[in-house]
Amino acid sequence: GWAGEGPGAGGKNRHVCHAAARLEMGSLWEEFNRLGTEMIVTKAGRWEPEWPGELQRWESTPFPSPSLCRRMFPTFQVKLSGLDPLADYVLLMDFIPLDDKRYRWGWGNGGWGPDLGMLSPSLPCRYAFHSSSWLAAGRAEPAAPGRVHFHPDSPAKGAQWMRQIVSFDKLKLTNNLLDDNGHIILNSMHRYQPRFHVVFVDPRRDSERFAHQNFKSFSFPETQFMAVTAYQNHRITQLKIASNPFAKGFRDGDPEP
Amino acid sequence: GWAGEGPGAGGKNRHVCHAAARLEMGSLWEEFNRLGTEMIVTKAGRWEPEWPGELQRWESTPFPSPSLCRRMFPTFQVKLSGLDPLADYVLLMDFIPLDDKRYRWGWGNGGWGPDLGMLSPSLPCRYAFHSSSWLAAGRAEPAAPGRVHFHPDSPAKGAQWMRQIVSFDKLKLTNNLLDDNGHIILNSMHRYQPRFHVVFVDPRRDSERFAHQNFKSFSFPETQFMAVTAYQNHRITQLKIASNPFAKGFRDGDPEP
DNA sequence: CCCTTTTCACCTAGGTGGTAAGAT
DNA sequence: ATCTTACCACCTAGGTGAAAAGGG
Repeated sequence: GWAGEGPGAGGKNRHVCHAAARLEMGSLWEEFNRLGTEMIVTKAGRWEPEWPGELQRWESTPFPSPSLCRRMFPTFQVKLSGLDPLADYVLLMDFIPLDDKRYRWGWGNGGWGPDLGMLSPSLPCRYAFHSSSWLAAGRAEPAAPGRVHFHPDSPAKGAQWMRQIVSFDKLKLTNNLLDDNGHIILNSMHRYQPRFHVVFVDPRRDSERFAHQNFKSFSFPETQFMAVTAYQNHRITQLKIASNPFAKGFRDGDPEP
Repeated sequence: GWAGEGPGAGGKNRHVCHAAARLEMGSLWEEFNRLGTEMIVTKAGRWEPEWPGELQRWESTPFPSPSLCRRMFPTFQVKLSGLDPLADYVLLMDFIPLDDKRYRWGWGNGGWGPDLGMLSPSLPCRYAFHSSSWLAAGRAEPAAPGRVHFHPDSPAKGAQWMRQIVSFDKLKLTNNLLDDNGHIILNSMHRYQPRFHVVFVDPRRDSERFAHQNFKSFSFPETQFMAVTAYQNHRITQLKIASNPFAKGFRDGDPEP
């Protein structure tokens, strides 16, 4: 029972080494990524009063809707394969800063534009966002506490995870450093790369010793995004409205699916 | 590790023998029970065609809303105590027939009335249900396949289960013998007793041998009910409307909480 | 007649970006 | 000027009993 460690010392456990993940809705992610994906972050978790008077005001307010924080759109969804159908796995996500910069949206030189390349001066200036772009504006804020989001079905058998698409639609983003609802904390105007992790639940007694062998991680570059408190690039706004069912109320009479 | 089996042979495992469950919303359950609780059962799961033409009709219909089957109201909720905080447990419910009879709602002698006792002839006959009552009407139909409903958070640690009230609000009832959505199948016009089970997830290799020691069951008599396809007792209907938030649209201007 | 099924208006619950006001 | 917050109308999604229609 203790044999079969994997290909070699430092290698991955055989329960995760063949795991593969395919990003769902890849063409939609790429469409957003070409424009420079933005994700809304809001505060609106339980609120920490800074002085007693604020506490009283808070207590008299109707109880906060259980977190007004926002989901990601597009939703991060993967199709898994290569797991051991009979073994237990935990699935989770985290978000890593893409660089150590803070950004601002505005007018200037040397920024990179909505297509994530240098802003092309040959583009027509019909839209405001054609003359604006993301510009580096100093060093990043101190990193927020590095939280993870466990898929709520965790733990589950490999067969269960592989049966259908795994969706992280319950994941919510916040810019509230004091959030106590377990949401992912990000700094606005900073860039992030979502990461996806498959963790084998090792039944062995001293499984901690093998922790580094028991997981496999996946990063899809097309899912990187800028955290914002309000959309900056109007083309991102329009694509969200066109593709997110919950924003149907803002669509014009365009009869496209 | 193999010691501490419990009080003796045939006894319960120490991980469940002290488990206790308190029914939540007990006064509401009792109010319904005094009138004779009724729970709606509907078909509306995936539908099995009996001949090919029906199949075609089905396929051309928009995909069935993921089960129009109905919840229970009141919702079955318990507060747990006496579990091992660090051990894993599975929580589940099933429904057992209260007798071997089929019932009908109507006018006759020898039935038991809305208060679950004999129908009192001294009650005023202002309402239809004052002259109607539940009457035994032959032997029960063959029992439906005995399904169980696992609480969707199962398995989880004892600490997690005891942290807050455990709610079975996702549980749905159907009278469709061919249901393949995993809902609880009941016969209409039959009486049932909900049962609640706490199952210790035994990590031992041959845990099957101890299966009978590793669970503890709870039955609350005030939660028994008659399965119906439409409400019969108008007082039950009015109490549902008054107490179920989703039925608020049918309330008159009564300003009571 | 009694029971079941279907459809409907009316709710709860919560996910959208717009908008205007507020903060720095 | 730029970024953030609070509130809003408008959606999706789904849980109610009423009422009418269907079936034995």
